[in-house]
Amino acid sequence: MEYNHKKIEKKWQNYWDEKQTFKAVTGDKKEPYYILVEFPYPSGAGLHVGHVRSYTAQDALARMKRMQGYNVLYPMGWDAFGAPAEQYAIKNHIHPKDAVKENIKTFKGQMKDLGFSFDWSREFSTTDPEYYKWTQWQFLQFYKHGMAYKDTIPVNWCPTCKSVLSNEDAAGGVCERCGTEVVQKEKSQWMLRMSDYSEDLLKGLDDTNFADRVKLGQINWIGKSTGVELDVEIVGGGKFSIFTTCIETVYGITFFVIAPDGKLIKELMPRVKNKEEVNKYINETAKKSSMDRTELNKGKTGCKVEGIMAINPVNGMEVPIFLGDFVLGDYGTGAVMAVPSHDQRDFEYAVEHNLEMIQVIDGRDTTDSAFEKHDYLGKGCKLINSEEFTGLTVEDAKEAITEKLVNKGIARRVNNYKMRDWIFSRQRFWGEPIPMIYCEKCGWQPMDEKDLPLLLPDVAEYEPTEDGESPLANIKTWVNTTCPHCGGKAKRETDTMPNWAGSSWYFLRFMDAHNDKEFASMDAMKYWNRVDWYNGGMEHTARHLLYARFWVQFLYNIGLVPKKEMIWTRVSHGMVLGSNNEKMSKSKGNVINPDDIVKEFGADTLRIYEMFMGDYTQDAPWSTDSLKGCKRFIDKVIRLKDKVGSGEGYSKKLEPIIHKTIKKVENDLSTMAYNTAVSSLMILANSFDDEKSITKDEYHLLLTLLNPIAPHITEELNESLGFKPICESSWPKYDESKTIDSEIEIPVQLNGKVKATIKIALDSEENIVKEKAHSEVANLLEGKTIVKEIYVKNKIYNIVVK
RNA sequence: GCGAGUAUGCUGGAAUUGGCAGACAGGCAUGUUUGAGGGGCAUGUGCGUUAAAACGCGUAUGGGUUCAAGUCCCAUUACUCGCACCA
Repeated sequence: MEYNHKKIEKKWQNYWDEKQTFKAVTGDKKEPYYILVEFPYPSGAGLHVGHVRSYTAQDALARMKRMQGYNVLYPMGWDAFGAPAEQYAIKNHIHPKDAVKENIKTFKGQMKDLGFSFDWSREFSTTDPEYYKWTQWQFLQFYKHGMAYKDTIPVNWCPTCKSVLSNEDAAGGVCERCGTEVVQKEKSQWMLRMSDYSEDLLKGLDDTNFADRVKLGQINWIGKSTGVELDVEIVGGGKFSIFTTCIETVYGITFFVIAPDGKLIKELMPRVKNKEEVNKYINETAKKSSMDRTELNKGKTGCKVEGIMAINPVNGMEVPIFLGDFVLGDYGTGAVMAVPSHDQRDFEYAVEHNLEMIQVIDGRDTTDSAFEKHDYLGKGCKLINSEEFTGLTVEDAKEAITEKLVNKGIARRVNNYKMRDWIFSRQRFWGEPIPMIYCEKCGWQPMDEKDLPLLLPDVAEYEPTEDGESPLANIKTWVNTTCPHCGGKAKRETDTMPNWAGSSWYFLRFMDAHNDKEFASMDAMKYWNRVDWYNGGMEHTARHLLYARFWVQFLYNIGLVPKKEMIWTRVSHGMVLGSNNEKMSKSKGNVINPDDIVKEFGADTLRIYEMFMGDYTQDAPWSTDSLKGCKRFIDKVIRLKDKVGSGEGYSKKLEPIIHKTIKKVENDLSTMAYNTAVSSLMILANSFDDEKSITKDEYHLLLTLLNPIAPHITEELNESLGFKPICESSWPKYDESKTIDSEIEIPVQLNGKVKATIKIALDSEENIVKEKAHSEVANLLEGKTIVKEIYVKNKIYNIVVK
C-alpha cells in the first residue's frame, strides 16, 4: 500500500469532526475523566514542537481512556492576554485582538493537522469578553471579601521605554530592550491577600496527587519557617522586632542588620549620625533586584548606622546596627539578629566589618568559619556563654529560651512565609481591565456586577504614558465615568490584570464553557469533579499552579466551587531542545517547525517520534534521524498487513507477547512512560514480522494499541481490514495469567559475577534450583569452599566461595 | 545565593525499583536484493588484551554499605530550570 499520509490524515480528521467523536457531554452516565494540558499563549511563532510533545502525550491518554469507557473531557483554549501581543500591536498599529485572532487561527489549524482529540465545542480565549467578564466578576468577589487591597510597591522602571519591567527584562540593572539604566519607582498597585492562604495552600497539597517535585516546588515557594519574633530595644528609646529560627544563639548576638529598603531605617533616620553614607547605601540597594541582593558573595556589603545602638534583650549588651542588603524589607520583620559564630553569612559580614564574635554553642572551633545549625542540630551539642542556659542541649535551650522570652512578653512564636501577596496590577493595555472606579468623594468603588464585562476600548493607537501609567490612562473617553456610589464624576482604574488571572480558573470554565449566567454551574463542576490529570511545563509548577490553587481555594471558601483542590494529578514534561542540545530559539537557528515535519513525514510520524524521543519528564534534543526511524516503524506496520492470513484469534506462539504488550502499553500510557510504550509496540511488530503469517485479530490488536499515539494510519489500516473504527471500539483486555512465563531463565553468580544461566520453572523450590546451579558451575566450584549461598526467588542464584 | 532536577556506548534512551547494564531506536560498518534509493533483508557494533575461546574493566568523580549498587548513604564536579511585571 502506498502511504499517502496527507490524504489519510485529512480523511480521518474530517471523520472525527463530522461525527463529533470527541465531544464530551456533561452529565453522561459514563464515568467522567478530565484531562487537561496547559492552554497555550498563541504567539506569532506558531505551535512549537514542545507543544506537540505534551499535547500528544495527553491525547494518547485521552484516546485510551475513551476506549476504556470513560467520558473524557480533553479541552483546548487560548491564554491570549500578554505583553508580546501588546508590543506587536503597538509596533504595527493594530488592535491586539486582531493579531491574537490571526495567531489563534494558525495554532488551531496546526492542532487539527496533528489530529489532537480536543473537544473544540468548549474552546474559548481568555480575551473573549464572555470569558473575561467572569475573571472581572471574580476579582470583584476578592474585593468584596476583603481579599483585594491597594498598596505602594516599588517596580522596575525604564525611563526611555516608559515601561514597567519584569526582573528578567531588568536583569543586570539595565533595560533589556534599550539598555537604559533601570530605576525603582513607587507605584500604587492592587494586591490579592494570598499570604492569608499560605497555610491552607501548604495543607491542601495533601489532597492532591501532584508529582513529588511539583509538591516540593510549591512547598519551597510558600517557604514556611517556624521561629521566634523578638522585640529589641534601642538605646535612648524606641524598639524594633527581628525574626529568627535560631533563638538558641541569642546570647551570641554581636550586631543587628536591618533592611535598607525597610520602614525601620526611615523611622530612625533623624537620629542617624552618618546620614549621607546611609542614604547612599539605600540608593545603591534600590538598583538591585532581591535576587542579586541575597547572593552570598554580595551579602557582605553594608554600612554602619552611626549613633544608634540596640540592646540584646537577654543580657542587656549594647551592640551596633548595620544596614545590609541581604536583609529584605518585605520578608519577616525586615531586621535580623547577627550571630557571626553560628551563621556563615553573619560570619563573613563580621570579618568584613571587623566585628566581635561570641561562640555560644560548643562542638567546633569557630575561628575560621561559622558553626551552623545544620551542623549542630540533632547532635547533642550544648550551649556555652549563655547564662542559665549554659549546659543545655541546643534542642532544650531553643524551647527554654523561647518560653522565657514569651513569658516576659518580648517574644512571640511565629510562622513566617516567604510567599508574599500577589501584585495584581499591570501597567499594560492588553489585559483584563480591573473593574474598579475611583471617586474623589467615595474612594475606590467596585463596578456594579451587572455592568460587566468592562470592555477594553476599541482603539488601534495607544502609547505608553510619560509617568508609567497604563496606556489606558490616555484614553480619556474610557477613563472618565461616574461613581457607582454617588453618581458624581469618577475615573476608572487604568491598570489591567496580570496574565496569570485568566489562567487561574480556565479549567473550571471548560467544565461549563458557554454558561452566560455564572462562570460555571455548580452542577457541571460537581459532575466533572476535578481535573484528573493536568500536564504542563516545569516552569509553571511553582507559580501558575499556586495562583490557580489560591484562586480555587478562595472560590471554595465563598461557596462557589465544590472542592478546595480542583486539580488531582499534576505532572510536568521536559522541553524539546534543538539538535545541538540547546533551547530552541530563532537566534540559534535550531528551531524545528512542526508544520514542516507534518508535511514531509506526517502527523503520525511526528507523534510517535515525540513520544519515543526519551523520558517524558526530561528534556530531550531533537533528532531528524531518529524521526526517520519512526517513519520506518510506520512503514513496517503497513507492510505487516501483507502477512495477514486467513486465521483468527491469537496464535499460541504470539499469545504471551500480545498479552504482555497490552499490559505494558496500558500501564505506560497511564504513567507517562510513553517511550517504553512505543518500544514495546516496536517489539511486538518485530515479533509479528518474524512470523510467516499473522491473523487478522493479531494485526487488529497491534493497530488498536498503537492508535492512541498514531491515530490516523491505524484507523486507515484497520478500516481496510473491515473492522469498525478504532475510535468507536473498546480497549483490549489482557489476561494476567497469560502474561506470565511458566519457564524462566535466571543467572547463576559466583561471588556476584554471572557465570551461567539456568532455566527453571517459575517459583521453583530452592533445592531444585541449587542442584541445577551447582551442576552448571561445577567445574568452577572445584577446590573452592562455599561460604554462603543466596537464592532470590525467580531472580538470581549467587554462590559465595573462598 | 536559595529551591528543584539531571549525568548510563558514537547518539537518544532502557533497566520489573538492590538481582544478567546497554532493551528499543538512531548512527556507522560489512554483505545481500534491484537499474536506482532518505528503500527491503541479514550480520556486527561499550572499552581493553585476543585469531578465537576466555579474561579484565565499565553507568560524571572520590569514598562507603551489601553476597550483590546505575539504583542506597556521604562528599565533590558539571549542566538545565524557577526565583514573584516573559508566558
